[in-house]
Amino acid sequence: MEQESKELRKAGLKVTHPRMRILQLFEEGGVRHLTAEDIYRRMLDNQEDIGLATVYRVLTQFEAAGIVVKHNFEGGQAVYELDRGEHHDHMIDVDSGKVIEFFSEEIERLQNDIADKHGYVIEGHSLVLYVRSKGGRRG
Amino acid sequence: MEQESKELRKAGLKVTHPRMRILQLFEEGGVRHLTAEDIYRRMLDNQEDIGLATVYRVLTQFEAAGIVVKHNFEGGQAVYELDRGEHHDHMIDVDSGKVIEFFSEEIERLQNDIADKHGYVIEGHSLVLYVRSKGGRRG
DNA sequence: CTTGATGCAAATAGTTTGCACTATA
DNA sequence: TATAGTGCAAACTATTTGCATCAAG
Repeated sequence: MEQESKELRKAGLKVTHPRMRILQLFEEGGVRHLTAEDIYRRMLDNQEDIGLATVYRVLTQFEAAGIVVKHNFEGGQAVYELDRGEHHDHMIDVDSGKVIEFFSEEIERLQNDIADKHGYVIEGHSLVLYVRSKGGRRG
Repeated sequence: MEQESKELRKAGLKVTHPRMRILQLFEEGGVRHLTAEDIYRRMLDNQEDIGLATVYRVLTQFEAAGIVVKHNFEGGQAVYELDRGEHHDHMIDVDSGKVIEFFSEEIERLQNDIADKHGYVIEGHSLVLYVRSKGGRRG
């Protein structure tokens, strides 16, 4: 509560009900990767009267403020997660939809080398592995 | 012409005017990465009476047939390119929109290692570097 | 000639925006 | 209490689909 309002103020955002609720949802640690719809539904379930448009607006502001990171995985909806500072990439289990995070210093280095070799500097990157469990496809 | 109709038939697709025109556009080698809109506009410019819905349908069929690969880069529109068999990843110049292709065996290997270590097998992956020219941002 | 393919318009999905109203600083 | 924030509905963008018509085999 204290923590969250401080974070919002630090980002230059008024401490409003929707912003607090959404930030808390991310910080309470349950699920890490949420779509706007996910958040909207959870707000509804919690009797919070927050509109979907507000969810989108808040997420956009959070992203701009570096509170949250947006990912455009396959499947239409954008996915948001708290920005914990430590960059990582994602693996998505195509059967269950589960999102696994990983980080490879070597891959990061290789990416930089490649960009450099072409005369570029990396501004951002997106690496997503769509995977399937070795055990067996269904469950 | 011969080449294209053979390719369509091989994919089990009737050799129709829209399909031929779109396939030819990809094979004539000018631009490699095209959105549905890009294709639709070029058809209009060439006095071809092909609807946007048809462009989408043909692209979907081409993708299913492995004639074309679809990429979901940032920026809304999906981008399609001819499937030349040789897998590669992409670098996008954020200033000019230019798409540069690259391939790194090492990155591919590392990706497989990582997936493997987590008990998964890679079904597909997407790696895009958003880059900026070292020379200077504008031009 | 038969059925898959097409063009058009309407439908959809995800997200954004205009506007009158509400709540924070 | 002034202004940024909100909810709602309408707008928008990218893509898909229904349907009557057309054309490839």
